[in-house]
Formats: sequence, structure tokens, C-alpha cells
Amino acid sequence: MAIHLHEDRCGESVVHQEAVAECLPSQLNDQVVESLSESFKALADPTRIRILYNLSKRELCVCDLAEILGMTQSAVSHQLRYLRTLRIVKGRREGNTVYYTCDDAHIIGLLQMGVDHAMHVERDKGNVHDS
Amino acid sequence: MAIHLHEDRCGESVVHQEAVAECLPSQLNDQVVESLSESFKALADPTRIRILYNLSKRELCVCDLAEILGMTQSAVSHQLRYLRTLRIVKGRREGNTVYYTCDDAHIIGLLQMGVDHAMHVERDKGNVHDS
DNA sequence: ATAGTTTATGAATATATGATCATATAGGGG
DNA sequence: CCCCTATATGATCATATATTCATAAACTAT
Repeated sequence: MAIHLHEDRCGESVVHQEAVAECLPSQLNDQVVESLSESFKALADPTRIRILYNLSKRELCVCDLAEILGMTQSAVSHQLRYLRTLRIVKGRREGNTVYYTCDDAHIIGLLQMGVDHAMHVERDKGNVHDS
Repeated sequence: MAIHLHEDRCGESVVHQEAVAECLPSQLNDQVVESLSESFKALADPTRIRILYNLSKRELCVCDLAEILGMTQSAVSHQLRYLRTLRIVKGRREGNTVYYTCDDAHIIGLLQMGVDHAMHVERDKGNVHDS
């Protein structure tokens, strides 16, 4: 019986053997890809972006965040739990209130890079240079 | 009747008036936040990460990508449409085959930054320094 | 025109996700 | 103890998403 390491996807033979052969050795390993998508997922939601953007500037309690974002305490708390689980933010309790801060410079770096670019794009939209 | 610009979120008064007042003026505008989350969403899926990682190295046709990723042509094509709609990749037809390339240096920059960091983290996991 | 190849896409499905509501937990002050 | 405040969380629901399957569309070759 024939052993196939993989099935051919298009018809009976690989379309560009050399292209596939060139790429296959340098694939990202699964753990890296999973960890990467997890990081980007954390930044892939408007609410979390706004939370992290604010926390990157200063420590804030849940209630203040809810006020700033105009959202319910519950919605904010759920997202904070999400970010806390990924160790992107951490909380510090002081009596009744819990103060959150960012705890992941890498994520903040990605966010900052994205923000800078998005703001440039927005600004350039104002100028009518043409196409 | 009293006019409220916003409802208070915790009890009857804002918890830290100064914190809220400090943050409110510097919020990201909605378009920037939407555009940002759209960009990060594009990178928030393992399949798209692997597609973009490969396309960042060289031009590839749909079939080769499917072969490299070990996925069906259909699944890859759907994701390529997603990325094409966002103008992150673009296709060039040559006879039957369509060759895709990256068309968004900013997204590739974010991906590269993420990859670099994730690979360092993975590498450091090997070393048993302690905490 | 017919057959074959590569890519695109609509429909369906299973899963993931984000917000809401109600309620629980944790702490403070009486 | 009870009441109030701030936060956390489980359940639910509506929507979004990623893949699969079947098929259409684009193109080549005979």
C-alpha cells in the first residue's frame, strides 16, 4: 500500500513543486502560530483596544474604564477577565476597587504600532492628493 | 428634567473624577478603532497567519498554498477572499492559476513583529532559568 | 464543443464571541 | 449584624467566523 505524507490538493500533482519545496522547510511551528493568533485576537476587538489603549496610559479601576468607554461594568469586567487570563493586564485590589494596568509590553508595542499607522491613514484621508 | 450626557456606571457618582477627566479627551476616534480591530482581526486566525507568512516570503498560487498548509483549496480560497477584500493581498491571474502576493506592508510589519516576539518566547521556554 | 484544471463562491453547519441580565463575591462603614 | 459599593461571573442570546460540500466560473487544450 502506498504511503502518502500529504494529499495533493489540486488534481493529481502539485502545481509548483519548487515553490512548495522552498516554503515547506520554513513553516512556523504550531505553538508559535497559536500563540501569535492568541495575541492578535486580544487586539482584534474594539472594546479591548480601547481598554488597552487607556491602560497603556495610566492605571484605572473597572468603574472608571466603564465610564470612559460608556459601557456597562459587566461588559468591561468580562473583557478584563479575558485580558487577565492572557496575562496582558493585571489587577491590584485596594479596598473595594481593583486597579488595572497593562502587563505585557509586547502587546502594547503591537497596539502602539497599529495606532500610529491607523492615525496616519486617517489623517491622510483628509488630504485629497488623488488616487 | 435633568440632562445626562452619560449615565454613571457605578452607583451614583463617578469613582475617580480626575482619572476619567484625564482620559476622556484623548480617546481614539471610532474610525481608527474600527480600522485597527479590522487589521488585527486579519491576523487573529492561524490559517491567515500562515497564509500571510508564506506570502510575505514569495508569491504563491492558491493550490500551492493549500498544499503547504495541508488544507483544502476551498478553505484557502475563502481566506484569500477575506484578505483580498481588505486589500491585504492581491491576486495576479496567469492562465488558470492565480498568484497571490502581500499588498500591505503595515500588516506584514505587525506580523513580523509578532513572529519575532513569539519565536523568542518559544526559544526562551527551552531554557530553564527559573521563574 | 468537450474535457480537464484551477480558482471562486453560495449554502450549511458547528463553533466562537461579545454583550446583557441577574446574581454572587469581596470589602467598607454603620 | 445589615446595607452599600465595586467587582466578578454564570447563563443566555444574537451574531460572527471558519470550514466543508457542492458547484459555478475562468481558462487551457484537444
